[in-house]
Amino acid sequence: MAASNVNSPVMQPMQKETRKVREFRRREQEILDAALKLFLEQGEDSVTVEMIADAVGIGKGTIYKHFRSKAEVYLRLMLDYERDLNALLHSADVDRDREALSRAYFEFRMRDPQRYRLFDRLEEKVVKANQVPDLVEQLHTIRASNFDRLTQLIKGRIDEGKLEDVPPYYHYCAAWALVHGAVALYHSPFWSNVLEDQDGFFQFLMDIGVRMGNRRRRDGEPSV
Amino acid sequence: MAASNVNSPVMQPMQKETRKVREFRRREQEILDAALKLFLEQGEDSVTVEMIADAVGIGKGTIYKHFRSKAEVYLRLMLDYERDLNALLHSADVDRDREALSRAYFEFRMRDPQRYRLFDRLEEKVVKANQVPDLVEQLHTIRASNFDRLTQLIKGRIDEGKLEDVPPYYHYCAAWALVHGAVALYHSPFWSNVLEDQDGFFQFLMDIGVRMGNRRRRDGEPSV
Amino acid sequence: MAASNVNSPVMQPMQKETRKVREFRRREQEILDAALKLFLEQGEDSVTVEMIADAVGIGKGTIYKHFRSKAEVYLRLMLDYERDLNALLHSADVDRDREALSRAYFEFRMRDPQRYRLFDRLEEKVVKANQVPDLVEQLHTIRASNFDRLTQLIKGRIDEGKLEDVPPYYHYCAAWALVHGAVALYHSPFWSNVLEDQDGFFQFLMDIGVRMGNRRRRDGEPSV
Amino acid sequence: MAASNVNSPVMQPMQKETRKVREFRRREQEILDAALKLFLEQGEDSVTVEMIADAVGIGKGTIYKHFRSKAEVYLRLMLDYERDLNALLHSADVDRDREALSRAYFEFRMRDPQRYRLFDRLEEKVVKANQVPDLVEQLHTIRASNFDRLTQLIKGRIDEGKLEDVPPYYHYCAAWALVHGAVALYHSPFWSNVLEDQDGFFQFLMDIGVRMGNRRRRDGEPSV
DNA sequence: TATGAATGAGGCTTCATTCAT
DNA sequence: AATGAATGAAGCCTCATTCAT
Repeated sequence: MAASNVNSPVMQPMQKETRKVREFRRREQEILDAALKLFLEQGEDSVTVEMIADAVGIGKGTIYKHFRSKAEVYLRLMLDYERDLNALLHSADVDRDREALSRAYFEFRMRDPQRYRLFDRLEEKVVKANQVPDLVEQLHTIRASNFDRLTQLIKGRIDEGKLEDVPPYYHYCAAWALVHGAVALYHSPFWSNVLEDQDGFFQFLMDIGVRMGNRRRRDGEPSV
Repeated sequence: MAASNVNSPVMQPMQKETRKVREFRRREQEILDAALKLFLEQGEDSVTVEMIADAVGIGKGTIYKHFRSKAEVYLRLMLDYERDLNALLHSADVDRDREALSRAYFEFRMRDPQRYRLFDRLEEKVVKANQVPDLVEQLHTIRASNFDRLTQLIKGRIDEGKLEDVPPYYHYCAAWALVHGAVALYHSPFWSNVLEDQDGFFQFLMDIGVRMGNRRRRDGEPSV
Repeated sequence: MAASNVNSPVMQPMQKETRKVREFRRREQEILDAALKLFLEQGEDSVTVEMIADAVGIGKGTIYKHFRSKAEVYLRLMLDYERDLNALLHSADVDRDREALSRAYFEFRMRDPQRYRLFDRLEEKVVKANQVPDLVEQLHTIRASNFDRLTQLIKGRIDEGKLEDVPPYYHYCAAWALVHGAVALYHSPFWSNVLEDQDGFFQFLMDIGVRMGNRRRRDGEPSV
Repeated sequence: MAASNVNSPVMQPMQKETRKVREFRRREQEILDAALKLFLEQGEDSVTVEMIADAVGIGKGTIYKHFRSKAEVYLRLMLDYERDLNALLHSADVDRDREALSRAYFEFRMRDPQRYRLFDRLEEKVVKANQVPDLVEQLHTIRASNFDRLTQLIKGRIDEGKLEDVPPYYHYCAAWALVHGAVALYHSPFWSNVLEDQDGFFQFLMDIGVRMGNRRRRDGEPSV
């Protein structure tokens, strides 16, 4: 009986509903993708809601069926980013794959530098104007979770004697700072001109990133 | 008696002119100061030209006697900053006071982190919209001069064997990146919550900054 | 029954769309009409976009859904005029109704003299400021087409021996000049006072207009 | 005694005053010249009072020592023009040099076509806004005087049998209209392109102007 | 649900005119 | 008399958001 109902007229509405919901979600993603693309290309201030709608091929009003305001679009983009990071950090056993996880984190963070810069700007704007406070809180919750996970990670490496024994967030924040700065550097219209040998430089920077929190060898202690 | 003529009625026009010019300049500075203050407090987008005028206690139109557009106000703030840095870097003999200069530079750069972040944002905005290109060029010229000076500085320290022998701008850019990231960190509404022990952390970061480009000791070589 | 489906619910969306579009166009015309009226009454410089909106009973922003700028409103008015003339000139067979067409042209051109003067002023303003160059080009294209048509007309009358055998545009331009001048005269606050007997004068002028390009009779040749 | 006073200290102020007045007048003329030049080149709306002051090399405020408003500058330019015409028309004995005077008038009117167009525009603007009504009245007074003079002139030619016997202002206004139209034609960005053979055309037009009010020859009457 | 026309607050900028020096 | 800094009304235009269909 259950099986026969699958295609029965009675079920159709529900099926349709489901399909509709799926459609709806897909559209939402399209909006977010288009918005991100446009924000990155032209700066969020010169991108109007209408431009986003046009890029997706829908009406302006439809966007407001998905998001309460433009600021909510901002926040949804940031949330998705932070959630992806969250998924990544919880995708492996922190005790086993400490090394791999560390590397994966850096990779994630450094992929698409401009995007991170954008989010940084957006956050400041949104927080300053006190918009969509509920989503801001959500964002910070996820970020706190990610932070905890990274703290675990670092604690482990300290216990192994790999990292200097300071509060774990020291290491994390220092790494964050270096990465963030590197991203800004990479993107700055002035500095990118200065950096003739980009690959060499980023290698150098990566090197620093790896070493920077290491426990300092005492004299006579062999290097690794 | 001749000297007393300086204040004679005949000289007055010249004096007046000078006073007027002085007044004018002072007002310009007042505008810049008020603008910077407001930009930092509320974000440049929510600060209107009228708000700046009100803060100074002048009419809206007066601002346009000093600056051609709001974007020009942005750039003048950035130029002043870069010029101050320029003055600093050329205030000492680079061969004698290498150490002091290095320290002074870092201090300058880390003083008032929010300001630097603001400028960073402003530059992106202005460059993207291709506004006031003449002043943008000026800005880059001064920055290039500063860059050269710092390159000299670093070269000296490499020659002394203090820093690793890579292209000087590697060191500079790495330092820039770290500082920039630290500034962003300090300012981020989320991270500043996480950093319970700010002083300790920044000490740690400074430490990294100082060590990060150091020539690596070979095994057996005593630490300094 | 199939035909009755035209009004079935299924078709409604299409119908609605059409009605919306119709409404939109009507509103556009309302804006243009109101703008023209106000421009003529008060001079284009003292008419603000807001005044036009108020006259139509709509919001300021709505006007910018129809026209990109105030200058575009100017040009749309001029284009409509030139297009009307175009329609007129192509409404009849130039070889058959040469006489009627000639007269129709003059009538069209002299109807509402102030309007023409306004357009003349607007064109100078818009061209000088190099605004909406695409529409300016369109305007000139239509005008060129009208010009060609009139050239044909005149050529015919020269061939008939009715008009003096000079390049056709001589006749056209001379007529244009006379009409234009008459319009200016009619409108000038000073001259309109001087002209006590307006009807008599315009009769006289029309007479000149009709005769002015005529082939000159040689001595002994009978008048028509 | 009178002679010795000429250079006496007592007289000096008066002399100086006189020179000052002369200077003052010269400056006024400079302002008017510069204003006219700029109005013609850029259109009166894009010319600011400051631009005029800069062109003369004086301060903006000084212009307001000479003219009560920008509109007054407009009117002074127009008055000067009309006064020059007045001087011309009264420079000769109307009964003797009727022919020469006629020609001189046309020449004057057609010299610098753009200027006339400018004045035409300015008059409409000023009258519509009801600015400086005293000067507007003056302008109309002078124009009326000129009109009377021309009426005399035409009357004479009618009496000679040279012109058709209609109210004299018919002839005058018709001539005015033709000239005005020719001027507009000459200046229009579109028409000036159309007129390949400008000299030929203006010859043709002049011809019309000369003939247009002529008494029509009756059949058999020899042409002149 | 999707649409897009309509809105209107509010931003930036201009410029004729004033007035203290 | 000459100046030019200061003014502020007023214009044009943008765009996030609403809402009737």
